[in-house]
Amino acid sequence: RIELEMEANMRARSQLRDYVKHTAVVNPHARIELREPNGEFKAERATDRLPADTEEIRPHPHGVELGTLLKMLDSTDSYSVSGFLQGEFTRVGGKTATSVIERFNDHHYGCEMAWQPPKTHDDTDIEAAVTDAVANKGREATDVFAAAVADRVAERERLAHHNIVEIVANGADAAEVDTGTAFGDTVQGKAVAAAWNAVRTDLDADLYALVDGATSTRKDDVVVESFAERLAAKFDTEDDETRDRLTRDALRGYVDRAADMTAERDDVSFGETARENVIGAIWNACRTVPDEPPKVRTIADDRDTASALLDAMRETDIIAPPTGCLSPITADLVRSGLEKEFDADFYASATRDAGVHGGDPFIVEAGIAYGGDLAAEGGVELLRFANRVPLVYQRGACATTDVLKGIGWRNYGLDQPGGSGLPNGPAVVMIHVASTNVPFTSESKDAIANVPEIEDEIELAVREAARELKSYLNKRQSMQQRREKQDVLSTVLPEMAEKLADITERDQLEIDDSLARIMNNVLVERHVENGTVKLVVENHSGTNESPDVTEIVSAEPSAVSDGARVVEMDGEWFVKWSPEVESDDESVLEYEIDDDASFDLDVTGIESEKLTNNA
DNA sequence: GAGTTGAAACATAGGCTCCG
DNA sequence: CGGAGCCTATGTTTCAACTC
Repeated sequence: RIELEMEANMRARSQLRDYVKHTAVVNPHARIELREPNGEFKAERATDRLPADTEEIRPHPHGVELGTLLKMLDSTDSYSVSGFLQGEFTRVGGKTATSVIERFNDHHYGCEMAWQPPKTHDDTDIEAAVTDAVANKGREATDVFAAAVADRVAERERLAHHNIVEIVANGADAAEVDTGTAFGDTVQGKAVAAAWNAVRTDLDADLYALVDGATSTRKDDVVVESFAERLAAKFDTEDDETRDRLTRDALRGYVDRAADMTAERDDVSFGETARENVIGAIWNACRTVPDEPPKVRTIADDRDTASALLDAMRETDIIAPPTGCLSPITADLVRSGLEKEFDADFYASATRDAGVHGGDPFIVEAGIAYGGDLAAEGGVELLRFANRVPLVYQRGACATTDVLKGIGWRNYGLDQPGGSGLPNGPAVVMIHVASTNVPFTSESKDAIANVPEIEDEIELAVREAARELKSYLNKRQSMQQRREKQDVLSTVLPEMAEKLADITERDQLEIDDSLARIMNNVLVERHVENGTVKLVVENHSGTNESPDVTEIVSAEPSAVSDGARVVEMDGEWFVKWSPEVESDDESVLEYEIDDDASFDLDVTGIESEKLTNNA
């Protein structure tokens, strides 16, 4: 029990009442009472069950911001980035952590450009280059080593610097096993440099192939060639230390420069799309460096590195966060919440499955109440909620309003002037967005921001509820028509029957029977004979019907026909059948009883418009 | 759009390596 | 040198593909 005392200028009293009332709608488990100086408002519980407990979850990598990340980096116990990611975030395991770190390396260290090794028949020979670089290791051992390196290089499609380092180390191991000669760090370093230079001999051709594949065929061959040369020049001017390692931004710089020069010298435009395509192609050829990421402590002290890590987390695909952390009202309770606060003829509700926006899971629920005491004039009333709290102000700026305006309500049987905008009619539409982080348009938390994922879910939820409304409205309309037809027939038929009896000079016909047949109704008739009561259920409709027929009699019935249940209450006997009657068929229900007993028939399970009760 | 199904990845628990 | 975090095995959840 929570009690609050408030003091206020009560000019906006009706809004306060609305607020409390709306709160009651989305909190059907709570009993809410508002006492004002004059008058009070009460909302009783609709359920005894508390909302399901929520589970606490760690943040999702897509949902954090730089400030939060820095704080987390500062306070974590882990020292490796991998451990930090796996320990502090939800939905991050070994695999995801690895791919985040790879992305991070791309940002932080840059990628290493991988070149196509020269083909064996080309002039440059890896084996010869490596052999030259090695000294004092003996003829045989050097040959084995160089051959091993050359073989492994030939196997690869493209090679980055770290690939060569790896290959040379493997070759050295193999050569040591075969010949017993050790190839130490110094020798390996020289061999790597030699092999690297050999691989990098023909950058022009390599880049030409990439650029040509990435640009449209409309580009002149000569232009592409000169562009590739200029790009290769950028790679060539670097000193050996960089190992063609570059970030995407640096690559963009290269491409921009080469493109600008091409545009200037050759007078050929090299547009944004072409540049992006070239960057994409070259970036694809690049290899992520295998370097260890920095320790968590160093990242925590360095805003730029942390930002790179954040970018990497954003770029990596990570599966959606668990949804156990949300507490939806559930469709049933949305309905009962509406039922207790609004007096309407019809209620519909829908709860969507959880969705995700930017790392925060969310659930959208919608409810519609229609008819009854709701005001028929003017637009529908829209109730907006975020995490069970009503949103009062800035209705027009809210995503929910936008979505509602975008729906063609005429499809769902509501009046919508002009075919768009808020619909008119005696209806209340309720939308609830539950999320770990509801995106509001502003600090004041008045309106939900236009996040596409959330808007989509809102629309689907509202449409789901509106479909129910539509089928209800359609049914109501057809029942209305049926009633009118029946009214007309029941005035015309007796007169016709009378006239007919006059002309044919026969007894007057049973018009109820005919009426039922004309209206395709289900007809229930009673025949009493010598203490035997027969209830005849005739189905004139086109579908199978299964009405519940309950006969209330004042004496104990006997010889009750099959399928009946007899219950005695306060001296009255309730005999209930649930017969299945096929189309154009009839079913006879029988029992025996004293002659002087009275009986009363009640038929349910069929709309009253489709039933002719002639008992 | 809903439902189903198989697969892959994450979560969790318990021993071992490595940082400070 | 000590203790805490990292690494490996089993169960569960989510995702993607597919069909209606």
